[in-house]
Amino acid sequence: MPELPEVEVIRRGLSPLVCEKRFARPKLISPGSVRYPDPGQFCEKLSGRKVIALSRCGKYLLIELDRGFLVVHLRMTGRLVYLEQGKPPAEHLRVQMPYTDGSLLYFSDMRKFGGLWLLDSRAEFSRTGMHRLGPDIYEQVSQEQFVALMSKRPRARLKALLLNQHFVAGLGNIYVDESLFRSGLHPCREVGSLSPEETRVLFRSIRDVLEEAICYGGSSSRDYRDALGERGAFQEQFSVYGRKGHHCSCGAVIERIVVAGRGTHYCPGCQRGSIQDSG
DNA sequence: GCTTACCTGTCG
DNA sequence: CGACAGGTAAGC
Repeated sequence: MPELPEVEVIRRGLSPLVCEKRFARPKLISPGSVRYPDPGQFCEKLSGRKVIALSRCGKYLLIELDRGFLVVHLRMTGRLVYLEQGKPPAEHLRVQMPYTDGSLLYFSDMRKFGGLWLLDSRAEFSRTGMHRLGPDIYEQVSQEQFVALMSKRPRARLKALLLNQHFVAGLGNIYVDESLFRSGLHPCREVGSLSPEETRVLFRSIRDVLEEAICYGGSSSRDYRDALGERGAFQEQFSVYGRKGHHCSCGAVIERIVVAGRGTHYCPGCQRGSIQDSG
């Protein structure tokens, strides 16, 4: 589910609600959702820790504690929800993390792909795979750096490379499709076939799409909810994602193909230039 | 590269 | 019933 904008919206919403609070003893409803350390140590170590700050790296949310970090990845259907009082919905509830003041942070996840890690230090990020993450596309890459990074991977296909979190971190299926539409680039283009100007336009499109999506509170085409359980609204702004068979403003009909193993939506009128198109 | 696997649900 | 779903690692 969540890509960079959704995690950022959760971070911004949650930050003022939980900073300075202290965790009480958590309750693991599905112990498998805790990836590290083992369930006993997780509960023991999180108990009594105070929240210092929330940050984000790509699609990871980092909750900095007075000792260590609680790291969250929502994968497809994970949710991190804050409740001032009351009980969380029972369905798909995986981990309850109460604060000492009676409020509650909980992790729910229908498909159980998401997870939590409790790390002693930044040096432990190898536990999450985060140490191999590329730079955050929203915070850590300039236009010129992006052009330089792209020039090193001329043989890659555009969509596959942008989805690769080791290349740049934060983009997922929705925002890659929307960014490629805005830049007029076919998802199957070889990176090396882009002019420097096309690459700069792509970078601008990615930044604009992410910025707008954050302003709209993220995309809730299906499961996504923010930390207060609210839906985002950016799905109403989609140009191509999930719009197979609809007409683009250019008059052409949006197509769905499979690229890099993912459903890929594009406008054959606006997005030209792939090898496949040239015939 | 591509496919499979991890899970559970929705939609046609 | 099969296809598909916002992600990612692992195995040819």
